[in-house]
Amino acid sequence: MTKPISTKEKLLQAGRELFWTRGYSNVSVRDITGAAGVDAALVSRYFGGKQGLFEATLADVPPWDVLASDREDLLTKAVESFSRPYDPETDSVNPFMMLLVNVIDPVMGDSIRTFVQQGLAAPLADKLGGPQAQERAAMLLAVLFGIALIRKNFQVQGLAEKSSEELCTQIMALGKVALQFEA
Amino acid sequence: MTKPISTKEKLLQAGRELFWTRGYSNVSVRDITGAAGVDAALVSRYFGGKQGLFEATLADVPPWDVLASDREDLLTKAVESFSRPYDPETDSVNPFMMLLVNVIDPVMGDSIRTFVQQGLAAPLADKLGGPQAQERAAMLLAVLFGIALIRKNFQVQGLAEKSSEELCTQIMALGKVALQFEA
DNA sequence: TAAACAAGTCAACAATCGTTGACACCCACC
DNA sequence: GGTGGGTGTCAACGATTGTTGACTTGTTTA
Repeated sequence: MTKPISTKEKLLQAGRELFWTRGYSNVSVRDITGAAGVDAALVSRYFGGKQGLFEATLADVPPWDVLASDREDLLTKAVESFSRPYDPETDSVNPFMMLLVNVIDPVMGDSIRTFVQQGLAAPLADKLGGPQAQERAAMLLAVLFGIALIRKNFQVQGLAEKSSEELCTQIMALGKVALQFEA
Repeated sequence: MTKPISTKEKLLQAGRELFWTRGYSNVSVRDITGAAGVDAALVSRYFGGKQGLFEATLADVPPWDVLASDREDLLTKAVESFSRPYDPETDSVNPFMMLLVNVIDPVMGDSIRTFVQQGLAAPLADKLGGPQAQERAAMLLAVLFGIALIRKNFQVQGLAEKSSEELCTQIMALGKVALQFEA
């Protein structure tokens, strides 16, 4: 019943899984082709190289659904989106985690930075509107990324072991303050 | 007048500078010895290898001074400490940035995690005391690390171009909420 | 049937990585 | 004078990296 997966798609899936969790420079082409069960030369054939495969995994990330939601429940949805994939159908890894992991990378860091600036911060500021929209948007992202960092990367007790539902109200309180920027 | 710097100290300085800003796996031994102006073999001689040099840069980080301050101005000092080195005399790079950059690393990530858990989160929770000290400590760290991440790594407009003084009151407001965790 | 084309396999490449051992140098100490 | 330990230099090692080109295979097209 399940239709056969093309080699190109296999590489994309394995690339997402590994690049997004370990970081671009910490994953070799042979790691990916090994996981996908195909030959190492096919990355260069289909994507022009390792870099091309990574950019392909970046390109098919759907836009942040929070940017299309109502202004009222924006905060609720923003908080929730940081604990689940963009698109639960295709993304096995939360794309925000991918941004956290790859922003350090010496090769791909710049791409990640512009992705966050132009794909998250700027449109979020547009949607917020009002005075100091940029600052408030950045503050909200700081809270959301910070909590994700402490939970998933640093694995600090007190947050790491708690479910997203348990933390929701507390994160919402922080988010509200973040959106009340005053110069 | 300035007394000569030993080769071991040269390596430590170059190691701090490069490891702490680019990340352990993104820096080669030859990068460091090139910056220090010494031979590449001396890293293995003096520190037993690349890993030993990194751990040496970790070992001489002085304890977080916030943990020794009064409870009243704890928040003020915590906020300030994230925008300056631990020890301005010796640390050219902010050690919190070092933690952000290296927690991703496949080799050194575990060391960084335990450093944060046992060297920052746990003693901070002890100092805070009271109900849910762990949760409140973790939340405060999340706010501080999140803002540092948005400013320095993602370089999001709205926060990145602002000075620490401009942001102090806003970060303090977030910190206060973070310390008021309610289950 | 023959030609054309896509798909996949395999070996090998140049470059870079961390590390090692042999060697030379110098200064203190018996 | 000789001797040993600390210090630095150099070449080379095996491993891993991303990438390439030649080759075989299988299907489609003229």
